[in-house]
Amino acid sequence: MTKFEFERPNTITRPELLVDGSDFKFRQMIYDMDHLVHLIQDTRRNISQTLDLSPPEFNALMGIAQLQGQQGVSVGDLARHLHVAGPFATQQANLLKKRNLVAKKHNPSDRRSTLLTLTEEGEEMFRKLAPKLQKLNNRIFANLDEADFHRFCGLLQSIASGWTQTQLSYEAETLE
Amino acid sequence: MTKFEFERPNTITRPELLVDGSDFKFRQMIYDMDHLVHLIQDTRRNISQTLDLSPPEFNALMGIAQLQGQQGVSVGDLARHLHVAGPFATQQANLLKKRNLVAKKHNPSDRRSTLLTLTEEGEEMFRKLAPKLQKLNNRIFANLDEADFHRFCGLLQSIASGWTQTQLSYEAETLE
DNA sequence: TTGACTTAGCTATTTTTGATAAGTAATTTG
DNA sequence: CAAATTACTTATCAAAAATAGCTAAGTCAA
Repeated sequence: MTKFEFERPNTITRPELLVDGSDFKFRQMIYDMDHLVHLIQDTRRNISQTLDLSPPEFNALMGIAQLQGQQGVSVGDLARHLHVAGPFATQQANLLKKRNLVAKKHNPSDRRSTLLTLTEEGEEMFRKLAPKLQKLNNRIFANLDEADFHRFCGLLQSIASGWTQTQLSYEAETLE
Repeated sequence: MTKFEFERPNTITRPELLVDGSDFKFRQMIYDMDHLVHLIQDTRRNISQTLDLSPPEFNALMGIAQLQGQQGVSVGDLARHLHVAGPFATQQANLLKKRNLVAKKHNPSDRRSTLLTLTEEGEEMFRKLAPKLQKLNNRIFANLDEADFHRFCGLLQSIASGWTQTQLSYEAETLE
């Protein structure tokens, strides 16, 4: 009475994504995406540390720098950009305000909303950080040429859009 | 005395990755990678819920299914695969053991190490899950043809390898 | 214009994820 | 054999982020 090895079923069946009928390369891709996530997080943690910020504070700072235009960015928009819940964005913004890196002001055209902008000090921090960021990013993406870059951007968006459609149809099914 | 808008410095300077001298598309790429991470996490949370598992439990289950061969996978190898600390892998494995989805046995050739395998019940769960997983993955990656798939895998690895080299040189610099 | 509803954000609390510290047992090496 | 290393575990702790419930402000229809 021998016990046979578990034959793990494939996790995808589209023939385009199978190699010799196996999902091995597909699993490796999922694993590599996971790996990349951790590289991103480690890198952000390193940079955050040099600025004496927590990773979520750093993320918020970058988000505000990216999204503030002339007027600033609302807490809700920042939260959506960072993919976090509203109150968490509030909290991080308050921490950055305590550090004088970010200012809050009321939106004159809607007094419910608060607009976030970098202070002079916050801008200065960003400017001082920029050269290090450039050096780091130049190295990290040194293997990517122009064609790779545009291909990768396109593929990312293609996957994301496939995913979003799936989420929608998946949710629809649970209502059946 | 007018205050001018903050001119955010670019975060990368390699000309191959700039479009009209701006890092806009590069920032979008970083954002899209982030977005994808959250799609992965949301999807895993959804699947986990249908199995009445927490996301880390589900990750561990998938990892064990992937890595157990004839003998099983050690706790340490699982931890490295999942990019988590050893004790956390221990904990998740124990939770799965309590649920009778995973069995532990001593490694006959090294009694310090514990080998994890799916139980019959764990295998059965995987087999029942597989068709749903296939359907989901087929949909998510529906936009990817064979060439896209292989390109994407290659680009992922290319970026990861650039990243790893950078981490190494970065760490080396802090010792200067 | 007032009452019902919605939206934005905040405070307080809780959950979840994951790491660290410290220890035991087994193994390898000088 | 003693010292160092490895694999894992238990117990503890910290960080990240979500939820619940609240207030203030805005919108809109009767």
